[in-house]
Amino acid sequence: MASRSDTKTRILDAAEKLFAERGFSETSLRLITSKAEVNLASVNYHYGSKKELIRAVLARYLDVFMPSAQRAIADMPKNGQTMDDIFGALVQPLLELNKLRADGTTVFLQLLGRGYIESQGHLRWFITTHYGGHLDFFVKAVASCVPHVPQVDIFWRLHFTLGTVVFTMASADALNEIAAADFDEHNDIEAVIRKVIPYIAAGVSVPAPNAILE
Amino acid sequence: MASRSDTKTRILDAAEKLFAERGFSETSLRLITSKAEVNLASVNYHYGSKKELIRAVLARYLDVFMPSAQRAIADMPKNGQTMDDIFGALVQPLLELNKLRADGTTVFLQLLGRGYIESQGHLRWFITTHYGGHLDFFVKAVASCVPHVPQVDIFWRLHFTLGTVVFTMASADALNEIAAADFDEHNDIEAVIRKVIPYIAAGVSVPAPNAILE
DNA sequence: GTTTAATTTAAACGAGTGTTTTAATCAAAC
DNA sequence: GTTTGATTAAAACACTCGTTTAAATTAAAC
Repeated sequence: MASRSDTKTRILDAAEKLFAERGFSETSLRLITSKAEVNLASVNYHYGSKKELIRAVLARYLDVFMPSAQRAIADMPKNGQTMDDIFGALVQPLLELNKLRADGTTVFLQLLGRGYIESQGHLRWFITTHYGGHLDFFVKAVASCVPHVPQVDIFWRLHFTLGTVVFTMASADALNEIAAADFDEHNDIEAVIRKVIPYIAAGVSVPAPNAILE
Repeated sequence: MASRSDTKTRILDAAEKLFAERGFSETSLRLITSKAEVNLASVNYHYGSKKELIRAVLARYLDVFMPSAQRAIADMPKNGQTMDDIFGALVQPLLELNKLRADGTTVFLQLLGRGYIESQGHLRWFITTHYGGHLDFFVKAVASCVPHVPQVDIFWRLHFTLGTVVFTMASADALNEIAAADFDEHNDIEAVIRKVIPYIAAGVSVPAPNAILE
């Protein structure tokens, strides 16, 4: 099999890079196959369709990240954890994606952002049905950390948080350029992650107005 | 001029709705003109190109919202304002967009989100150059409210906030359905806005880790 | 009422898309 | 060495896209 390095993974490697920086619909199969130096038809041969290629690209990261993230949460000490600690526990699993592939962390978060914003709902469905167990585990950890916040508010705030992360990562490159130009602050992906944690931790754990005068 | 109601605004009305719910690149001129019941070529006749149509759609909202929002901030009492107050001052200008057009608030926020995420940078440039004055005014109001947060962190956190709002509004319908089914909580757009304010206010004003040990 | 300009229309253009087809090529099994 | 099945290759297919053209129509000016 396989002439040089596997055609199938050459496609995945080229696709994830282009998807992350240009979005899914803005990236043509011809651009992917030319970057990967493979034939155009090989995408449909190996993956069936562009939509399934997109899922394969995301799954390759989620299959690594989701169990790793759940383990990190589960291994936390059971008492006295703050929201900063919970979100902070996700940093290591995220950064370890860099060992998987170059710029793995950035690519993964950008892909996640693109996935949630583009592709009206069908990727959201893919993620929640394939990784729902891991997500539930995370939500329970958050809920037990902020018992003063009603369940329904936790629901809303975690979606606020998803929006924060996803939007930031999708435009991380542009924002980093501005930060470098206007504030002479040169951030890598880890610096941005560490900046966002206090923000989302404070938002999730702030007392809910309705809960106070219950 | 104008056979029935102005063709130019018929295009704008149809375009903003479709752009908001499907994104810019996913919305074809043929879909817009068929919904608007005008001829395909009239878009290029009246607006020159699709790109300029997108800008016109956004400008129609921004020209109303930006001055209105600035006035709301300027009219605030000068002392003792919290971050909740500042963001709260934007609620009225946002909701008044509903008088402009049906679902104006939601459409505007969704368009803003699409604009920042899609169209790599050229719409971000359009907004900052045309409405930079209003944005600066708002940033200064925020900065003077949280003097303990460094400027660069305010920059980042306001973009986090943009992501929170924009992402939430883009999926507000789906989230409201889930909230109604899982928690029996039936929200309209204003209720969601009032839920998000404590979240983003807490995130923006939380002490920055670096600033503490400066 | 004729002229003039603005607008609308239908049709085509040229480029780009994902996908399919058919033949060529390759590696291994017998 | 031949056969077999998997992979690669080049080409075409059937669209869709934004844009342009040129004629038809409409509205306003004189």
